[in-house]
Amino acid sequence: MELTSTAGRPVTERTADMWSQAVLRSIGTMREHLGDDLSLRTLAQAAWLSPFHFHRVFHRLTDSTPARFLAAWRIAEAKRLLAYSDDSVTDVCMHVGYASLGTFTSQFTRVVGVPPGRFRRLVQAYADVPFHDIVERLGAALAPPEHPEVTVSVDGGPGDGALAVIGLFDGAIPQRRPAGCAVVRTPGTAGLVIPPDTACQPLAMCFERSVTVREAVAATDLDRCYVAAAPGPILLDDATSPVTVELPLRRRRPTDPPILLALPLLMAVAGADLVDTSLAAADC
DNA sequence: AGGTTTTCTCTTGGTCCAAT
DNA sequence: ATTGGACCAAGAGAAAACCT
Repeated sequence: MELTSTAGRPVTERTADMWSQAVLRSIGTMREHLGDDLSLRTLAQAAWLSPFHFHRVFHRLTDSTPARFLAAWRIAEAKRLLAYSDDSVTDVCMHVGYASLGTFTSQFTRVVGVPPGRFRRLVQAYADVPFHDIVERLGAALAPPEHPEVTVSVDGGPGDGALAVIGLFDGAIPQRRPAGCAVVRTPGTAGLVIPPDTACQPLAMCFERSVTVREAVAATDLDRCYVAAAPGPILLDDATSPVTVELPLRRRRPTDPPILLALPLLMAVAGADLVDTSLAAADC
């Protein structure tokens, strides 16, 4: 990705490197001090930039804003704690930096798809099942659209015919319910439909076959997780559809936002007592 | 008892534009 | 390349009621 200044001009290699270092420092601060007060000002100080400039640099490098990135990491860490520890939901809430259990629960439910307590029961029930199997069940449950508007081509990743989940999200962070989703065996293509007047950014994720459900939902192992993101949102134009999008899978990087949605798990176990059937019957 | 949902208020973040 | 002001939107926190 070529970085540009606020005036739209490409920045020098030295400036780009300085920005990368600054953003990596701030992300390190986020991950090490999730439970602390991490305002924009604090993170900017960690990056050695003014809050204003830090915000812009961060957005250019991560395609997300500092606040959203931090919120995503807090929820991601909460998922990890819920999956691996016996701490109460209240303890987990406090540990990841929320002072209000109400805010934590509503945020968690909004981006992950289920409340924290139900998420824990769900992960515990399927903890050691290969995540690949869950994705396979999801793929079998999804019928390809008759008239796809977007064709997504996925390649790369761990190879060996691994299954990738593709979602149409409202930004660069895979959270909240996607406007559409599909499962594809890599390398391969899938057709998707975009709801009217909706800007969707196609994102894909793929795990190595050895990854279990518990490891996948915690998503802390960068080496065994592959992701791909379209350069930006797709807005359908009647004159040019259908649109083709290439999604080359690569290993996750520290600057990538965490994967928050547990939708593959929720969808694939639809019908199980642990899953709210109205949620499991999501329209994707 | 612990967890979830809802509602309201206030703070902070995000964005645009202009200046240095 | 970097900074700052202004305005608006989104998010956080608190509290209470309800649920499991």
